Amino acid sequence: MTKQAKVSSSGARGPRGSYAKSAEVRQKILDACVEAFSAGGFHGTTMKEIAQRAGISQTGLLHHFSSKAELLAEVLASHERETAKIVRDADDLHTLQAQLQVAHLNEARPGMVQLHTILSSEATVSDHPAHEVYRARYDNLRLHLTRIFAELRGRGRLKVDTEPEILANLLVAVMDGLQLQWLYNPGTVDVPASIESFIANVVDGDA
Amino acid sequence: MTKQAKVSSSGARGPRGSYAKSAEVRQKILDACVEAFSAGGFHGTTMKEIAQRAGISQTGLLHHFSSKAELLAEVLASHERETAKIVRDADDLHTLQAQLQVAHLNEARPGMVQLHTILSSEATVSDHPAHEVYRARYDNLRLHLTRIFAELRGRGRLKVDTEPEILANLLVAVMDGLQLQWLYNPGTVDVPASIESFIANVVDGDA
DNA sequence: ATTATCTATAGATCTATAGATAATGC
DNA sequence: ATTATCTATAGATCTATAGATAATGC
Repeated sequence: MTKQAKVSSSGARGPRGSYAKSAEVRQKILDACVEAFSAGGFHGTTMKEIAQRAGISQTGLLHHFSSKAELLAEVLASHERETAKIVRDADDLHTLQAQLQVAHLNEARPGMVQLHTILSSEATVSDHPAHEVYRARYDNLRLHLTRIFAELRGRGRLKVDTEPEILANLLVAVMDGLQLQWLYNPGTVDVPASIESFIANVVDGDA
Repeated sequence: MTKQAKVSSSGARGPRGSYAKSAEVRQKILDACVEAFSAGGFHGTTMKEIAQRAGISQTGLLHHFSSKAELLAEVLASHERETAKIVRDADDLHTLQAQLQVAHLNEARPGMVQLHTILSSEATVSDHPAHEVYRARYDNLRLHLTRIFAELRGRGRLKVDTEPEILANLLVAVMDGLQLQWLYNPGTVDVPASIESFIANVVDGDA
């Protein structure tokens, strides 16, 4: 309808789009955000600090992303895609084993673990920019795991007589809580092994 | 030895100490800190905001406490004393039951739960002013619970064949993780009941 | 010509100090 | 006389805008 539709033609006014190197710079910025948000959360991080880590000026940063909240949203979306990929790549495994697989791979990305741990707590406050993202994520995960445990119970594979919903809440709690302990004391907490113990005490066989 | 020792005598130079109402104002400030740190953590809270909640000016606040870090330390010490009192009052109960008791009483103080949840994550970063406090607290709690589980195992009271240390880590993780979920969705997570389920699946009888 | 990047800087906010005024209590 | 509290404000820092210069690519 409007001239904006003619972007790809020879219209003199239409925007041209980003240059080739732009995607690279944007990625460097997002990597810098993971480092910065991991150390200071959302509130404790400044645009200047992100810019310095990314090796550009603070105003150069603002050219690519218009606000701190936008940066946070991009980082969380990226984290989500990564984890979804891990789970997808493990789709021949049972879902409980896939969670374990995520825990194993998390040992190789402590930055992401720290980011998730700090932001998921910060975002419990309802006006935090990541609040809705995390609330939806938790609701989905708990619902998903509840179905898994209900199915296992139907097949008589549960060792315990606990409601599937409570088991789901406990498993999510175990995963979050162990990561927190691991950040304080990496040497004395084995996250995947502990999660495996929890699952082994609840589910019969390797489910 | 010096003139400072003569505080209570008629020395003209010695400091007099705080006025009567000062303790009251200080308490009001600490209450304001719990509200503020609960909502924004340490980094997301300003001295001005604390002052406003306490009903005094920002410089009035600085008269009583000289820095934000000092305020945080006072709040954490106060929290520690409160929880220690709860555990002490429940000392006729077994320690695992005392933990459950704390979880029950926490339902009546969501502000303290939120404070603990946000600060314990923020403080995973080693230069955070509360880092050492939380690390020591976790080390003590895990060590304490490990001993309890080891003792129960010695008496043949454990239903599962999991190392006491891992059980301790799992219980701490369950307590922290459930509180996080509860903050996102108070209606659908029953923290004490879920902790009780976890304990019931691990320990024989009511221990 | 557009995008990318920088320097300079405005305007807001934060921490902390200086110094005045009021309240307390010896 | 000391403590408590306030207003005013300095100095630092944060976000965001303006505008200049350089790089890209039609």
